[in-house]
Amino acid sequence: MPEGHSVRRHAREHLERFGGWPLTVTSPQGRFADGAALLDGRVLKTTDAYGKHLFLGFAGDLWLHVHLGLYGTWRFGHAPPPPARGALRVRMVGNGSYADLRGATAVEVWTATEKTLLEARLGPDPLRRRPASDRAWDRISRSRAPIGQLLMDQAVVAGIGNVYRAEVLFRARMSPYRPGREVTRPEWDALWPDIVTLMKAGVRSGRIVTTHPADRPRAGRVRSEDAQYVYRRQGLPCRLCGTPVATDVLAGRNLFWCPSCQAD
DNA sequence: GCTAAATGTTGAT
DNA sequence: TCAACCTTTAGCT
Repeated sequence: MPEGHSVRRHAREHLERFGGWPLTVTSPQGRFADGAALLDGRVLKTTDAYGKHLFLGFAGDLWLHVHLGLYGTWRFGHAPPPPARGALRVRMVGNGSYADLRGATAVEVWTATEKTLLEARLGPDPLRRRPASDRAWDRISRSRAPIGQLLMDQAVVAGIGNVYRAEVLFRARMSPYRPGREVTRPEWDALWPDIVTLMKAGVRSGRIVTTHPADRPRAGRVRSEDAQYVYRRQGLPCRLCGTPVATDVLAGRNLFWCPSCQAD
């Protein structure tokens, strides 16, 4: 769920359902009681997404900052909401809709200044209007760290997660172990637009589909098991060359790649 | 119906 | 390096 494309969808959905309306904000679980009291009754003015961070802008220059982490989920529906149960961190109700937030890593009320500070320490977000991709290139081209680690670093590129990391490198036929400084400028000039294209497609469809139609075993609607080249396909034959997909742990996360197509 | 693993990050050790 | 967060889903029975 929560790579950058999902967060962008969440921002849009909040704006569509709640934009311009006062919201009832509660924390049935209690862990966000103070923040909920601060926001309760305020009008949602705008929403924003930066990398994997979601911002809901309320009247009075208060921003609800949410990072879902690994487990966090939003659930939307028509009001009235069902009875609250379990660890329901935040419930917002207004304009005939509700939104429930569970399991998030970060939920806090921020000022515009705090929001700006966070954005300053994130790398360019491929989904924003004019991402400064050269800032990412500067970091990558000067680093000895493997490209598979750099792409996951939110200070290098904001919004890429484990699925896009694996898939983007496969599509570039680039080894995840290649040091950043050994990535050439032409390679980067092809890699970045591919990241943008794939993530924008993810925003549109709500899922991560990276395979070309010709590389899928069947035509028609894309099945989940056909949607990716290497992510979680360890041991299965590479869709292009048949070599078993390899797995390892890099940057603390499971990595998947084809040792033949992505030899170096 | 159960179990294991997961798209992520922070903070303690 | 590891635990915590504590939901959802895939895969198996």
